[in-house]
Amino acid sequence: MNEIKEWIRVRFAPSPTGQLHIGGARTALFNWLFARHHRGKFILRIEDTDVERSSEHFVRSLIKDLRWLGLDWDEGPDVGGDYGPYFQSQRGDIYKYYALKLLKEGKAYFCYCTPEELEEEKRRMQREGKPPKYSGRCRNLTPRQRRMFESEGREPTIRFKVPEKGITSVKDLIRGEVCFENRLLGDFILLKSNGMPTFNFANVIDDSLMGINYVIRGDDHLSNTPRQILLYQALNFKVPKYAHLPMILGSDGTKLSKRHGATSISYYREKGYLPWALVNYLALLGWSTPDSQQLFEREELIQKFSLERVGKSSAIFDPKKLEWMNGEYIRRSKPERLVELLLPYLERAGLIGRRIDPSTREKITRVVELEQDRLKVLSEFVDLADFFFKRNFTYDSQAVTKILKRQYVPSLLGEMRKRIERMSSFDAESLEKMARSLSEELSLSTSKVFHPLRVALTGKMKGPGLFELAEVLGKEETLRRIDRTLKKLKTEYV
RNA sequence: GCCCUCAUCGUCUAGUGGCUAGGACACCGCUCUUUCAAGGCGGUAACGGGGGUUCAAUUCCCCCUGAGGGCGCCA
Repeated sequence: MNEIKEWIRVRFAPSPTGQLHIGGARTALFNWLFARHHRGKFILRIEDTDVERSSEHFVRSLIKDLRWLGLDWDEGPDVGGDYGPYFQSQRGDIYKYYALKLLKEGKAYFCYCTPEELEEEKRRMQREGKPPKYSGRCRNLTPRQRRMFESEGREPTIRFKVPEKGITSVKDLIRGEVCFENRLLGDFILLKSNGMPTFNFANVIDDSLMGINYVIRGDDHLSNTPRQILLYQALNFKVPKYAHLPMILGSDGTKLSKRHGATSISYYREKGYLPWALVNYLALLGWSTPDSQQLFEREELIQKFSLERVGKSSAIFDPKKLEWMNGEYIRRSKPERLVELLLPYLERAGLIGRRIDPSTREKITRVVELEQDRLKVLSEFVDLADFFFKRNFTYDSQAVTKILKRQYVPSLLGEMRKRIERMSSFDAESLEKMARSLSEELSLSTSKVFHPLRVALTGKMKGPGLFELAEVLGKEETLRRIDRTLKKLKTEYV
């Protein structure tokens, strides 16, 4: 009745040791969708406790990629919030406080083992066919032993005492109840010898203190979960609800990695994928609607998303389907919008200048209208449409041998040139009329007439509507290109 | 080695104790067309194996197999 509604708070907690990749983006997306669906809060937290590998550069790159995808957060490093700081590297005192607390309560202890000793111990256990977990030999050191180790200059870690008996069960929203035997877990480290917290510890402290009540993350964290639950219990914190998402795999069925080619989000941005196409595709990796709907508007996806409909089995990332979806969104885009997105590609290819005048913009828009159906990825536009912008485009060699080198072509192009010159209005319709009547007069099939003109104007055998593209080129340029082709035929291909 | 998870077309998936097992990508035809796309129409293609339970299992249970993940002073 008077139950206070608990607001849903979820987070995405990447470590800045690399670029945002497909898997991370999918995790971020599901958290974001869940938060937006329930009108809860989506929090970004940077887990930069690995001093060796973390870098500020990756923090910026992560933020940039998430923003680009349109996944906005309510609290985080750049936007602030009431539960900060949102960098783990700035929360050192908090972790120390709780580690000490556990120490005082006898739930944790100093461990003086060196990495080398631990490595050796692990190898031995594996040789003996035992589970490679920490033996717990520092669990019950006498004060004298402690002093001895310290006088040797050993920097201790703090380990958590895992109960030797009992079972810890994870009630997962996607997988149901999953049980783990505590005795197989082994005492794990809370604070490294350099004073930094480990993932399991910092994660639990921060999630608790930040009020995270749903933990949505990759399947690869499922086996960490019992350790974390044990920590929540030792600290008297409320255990959050868990949802472990199925993994995304590469085409060979192994964990998605660099080996599978492009995995970073920035790659897809640069290649010319639309952010929403990527989001829409990622949403379908592990989640579906009862009718297997494929395309979603933003609000529609938020409204329809639910954890109940997340599947259990891992999914293979299929670049082909992503490409199809991108083409789908490109076709649905307004040409004017596409022009904005395409300008940087044209500029980089040296096809247009840094600043363009209204008439150039108008021309580009018309070109986009003609090429839109063929575009799957923005970067392809350059190859598809460069001839519109290049006066001296090259002729496709196939096109030359198959089309241009035919006997009748020079006289045909000559005749066309004459007729085009005489035309009072130069538009697609009249051009087509002219070309069709010419084919009739000469008793040549339309393709025998159209193809040479296409190659003369574009250098290619395929492309958008011939007459439409000629109209965009304009009368003067069309004539010039015919002349250029004629000249080429005379000088080079005799 | 030990622990955990998963299993429907090539891929993403829907689905049910009885269905012609549905959709999407990819692929292959046909169609439209000057070409390439896009579009329209159609097609090939799946319940991993073995035991149960049941009148009936792709669906429920067990085993096997296969695949993935974890077993760090990485996250």
